Amino acid sequence: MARTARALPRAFYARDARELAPALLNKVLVHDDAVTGVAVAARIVEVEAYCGREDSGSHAYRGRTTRNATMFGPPGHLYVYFTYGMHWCANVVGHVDGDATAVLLRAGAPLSGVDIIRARRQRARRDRDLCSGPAKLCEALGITGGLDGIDLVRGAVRIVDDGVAPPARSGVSTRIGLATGRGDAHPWRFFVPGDPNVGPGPRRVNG
DNA sequence: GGTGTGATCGTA
DNA sequence: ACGATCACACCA
Repeated sequence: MARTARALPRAFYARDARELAPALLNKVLVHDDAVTGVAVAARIVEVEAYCGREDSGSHAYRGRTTRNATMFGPPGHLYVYFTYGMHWCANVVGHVDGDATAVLLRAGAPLSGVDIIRARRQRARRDRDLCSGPAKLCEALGITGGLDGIDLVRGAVRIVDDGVAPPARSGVSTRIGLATGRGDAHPWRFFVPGDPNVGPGPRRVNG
């Protein structure tokens, strides 16, 4: 990774999730793995905004629970949850303490520690599927529930800016995997247009 | 490219 | 009962 890479400051996260989400595109998610001692990293290429109590698609819609407590905390921390009985997914907590807005990290482009990523994602037949979904990204980077609540500004999992700007024009679509009427109509999915690591769903701005 | 289905279990 | 999912089978 470039020597100029620096962790995003707390203030970066303290804004509306619909603004934070596209700003996270092309930033780098890093996990300093304690076991291997290797920094495993992926460039963020697909995200979704979840808007707290106003958003029927959000885990925070019905208020604070044991599972979603991290979302109700301060910005710049990682909300990790377990779903479908087998998968972990990770979100960046945004806006101010208590608003419970968050950005789901949906896909990434493998950047470093790729040999470790391949070992963890042996079911991926093509490289473009190593991190092309929220649970795949977590599996690739070794992110599990033990990391729920970790501080992204200075923790073992962090998000850094290595100088690559977000796309001048982000791809936008409705969010993936929501039941009809559960916030599925909101255009709050953002992606790097044309990137092969973007998961199922629109990958280009024009069809 | 697309659709359909089983896996597997914590949460509400 | 239902998921902010994945991988595989199958069809096109």
